[in-house]
Amino acid sequence: MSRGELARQQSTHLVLAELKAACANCNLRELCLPAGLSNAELDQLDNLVNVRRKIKRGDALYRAGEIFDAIYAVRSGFFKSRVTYEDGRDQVTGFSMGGEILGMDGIGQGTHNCDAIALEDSDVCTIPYTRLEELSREVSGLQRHFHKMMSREIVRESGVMMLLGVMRAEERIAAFLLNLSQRLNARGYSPLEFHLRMTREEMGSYLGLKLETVSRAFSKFHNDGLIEVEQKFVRIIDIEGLKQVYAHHVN
Amino acid sequence: MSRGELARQQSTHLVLAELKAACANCNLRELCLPAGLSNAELDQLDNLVNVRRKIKRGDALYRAGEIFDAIYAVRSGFFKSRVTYEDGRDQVTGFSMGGEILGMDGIGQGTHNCDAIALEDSDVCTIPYTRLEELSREVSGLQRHFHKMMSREIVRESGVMMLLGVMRAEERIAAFLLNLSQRLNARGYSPLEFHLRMTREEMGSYLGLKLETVSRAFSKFHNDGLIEVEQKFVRIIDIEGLKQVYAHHVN
DNA sequence: CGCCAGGTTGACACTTTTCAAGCCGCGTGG
DNA sequence: CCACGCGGCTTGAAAAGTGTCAACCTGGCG
Repeated sequence: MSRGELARQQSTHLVLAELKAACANCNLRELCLPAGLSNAELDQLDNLVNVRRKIKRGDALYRAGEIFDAIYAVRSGFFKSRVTYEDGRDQVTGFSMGGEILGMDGIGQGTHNCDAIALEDSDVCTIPYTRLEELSREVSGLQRHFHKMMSREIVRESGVMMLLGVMRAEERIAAFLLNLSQRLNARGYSPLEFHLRMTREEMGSYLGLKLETVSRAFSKFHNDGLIEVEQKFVRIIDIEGLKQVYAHHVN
Repeated sequence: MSRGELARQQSTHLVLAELKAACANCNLRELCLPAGLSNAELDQLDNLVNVRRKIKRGDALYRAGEIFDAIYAVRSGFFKSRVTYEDGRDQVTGFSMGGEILGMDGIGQGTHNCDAIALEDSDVCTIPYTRLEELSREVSGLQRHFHKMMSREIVRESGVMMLLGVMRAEERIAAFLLNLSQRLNARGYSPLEFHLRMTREEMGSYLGLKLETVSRAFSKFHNDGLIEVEQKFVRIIDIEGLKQVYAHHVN
């Protein structure tokens, strides 16, 4: 076998594997797939999610008002979700990273409720909703998993309501950094140093604060020896101290 | 036929109807049921939700941490949902009235995420989750409807995030009153006068405000000729004016 | 009848926003 | 290569909004 043939064969093998067992091989599978599926079920699943889509930084995966027909699993990259009010005011309602699901807000009314904007070049798996419905009638593990995903989104939003409703500025920002840290850790990245993908303004919008307030909190955390910040790069120096920031209200 | 026999027969008829077609006859059906179900499907549904439960004012339908095994449809009454943080701080995350669904937050982690507390004597239909799963595999209209319910809860919470994140006190309270008004209207009650079921403090908790701030806003709305308030009774005098309160920020 | 939770109102304190100025880093075009 | 522009960020000072504390009122219920 010549080197050319070998290379071609390996290449073919890779492509087949990618098409036939993408979900099974995906390193995010435990984040977005139910556990305990049979091989046959995995095959069906791969068939379901076989449409990939690349989204350039700044572009929208979908926009509010567009017809809803699919949900999306983030394969790589980073998104913000943004709701705009009638009067033009808007708010960032969430940030999504690899293994997380986007678009479930659209099922209820048949159109998307928010914009999903890529904050860096990103990659998603498209999951057509009607096929997901069909398949989850056959694969009960998938049905349950999908319900769990939606339920967790409800619980996540309750957490944000708590953030917005009862925490003060510095607590919100500490909670936000710790949440990011924990999610990055779950994906195999360092929980102690990372790049923020969003601007201060986007962070502020999510946290119900002005960008200046976010900036001031960062400066204060730096002065208190909790973090180092350089533009979008953050290093957590004293994670326990950061955790105490939002237990601090108990004087 | 004697009068006694007639009465007995009517009574029997009523009982049967209540057992066999409770959902079909429920005046809230268009609020919590999918449209276009066949009679056979309605029968299955009635079988599913045949457990009623009465909750006295102040009692919990469920509490955070309890095993999740069912969702609930409110038949009559009024509930608040409340999340408590590790450190003891809590927040009201929603209010539920007839035809609305409670408990979907529990699916994700298998335990309830919040307390559901009756603010008046209430009545719910219990919908065991595993049976709902089974049935929604057979009745695709039910499956889709259930997904819509969860999705709408996600969208509702996004709306609350907007409230908490970008609106100022008076806007939040105006939006809250208008939301209540609209939901009562959809249930056949007067949209212009109603009794608040919650205290100022509970309203404040939901809106991320202190009870004094809520009270002051009520007084201001009264002085501005927008509403009349007497304790928990509210009459909306100038609904357009109220709507302009939260468009007001556009100076 | 008296108690007490719930509500209102005032004065003041504190947090966050607003407005303004200036800095930094990066990409673009001359 | 450098100058320039610009978005993004930081910092300060003053203003606005909301919270805190305290006093008092009210109505319902035991």
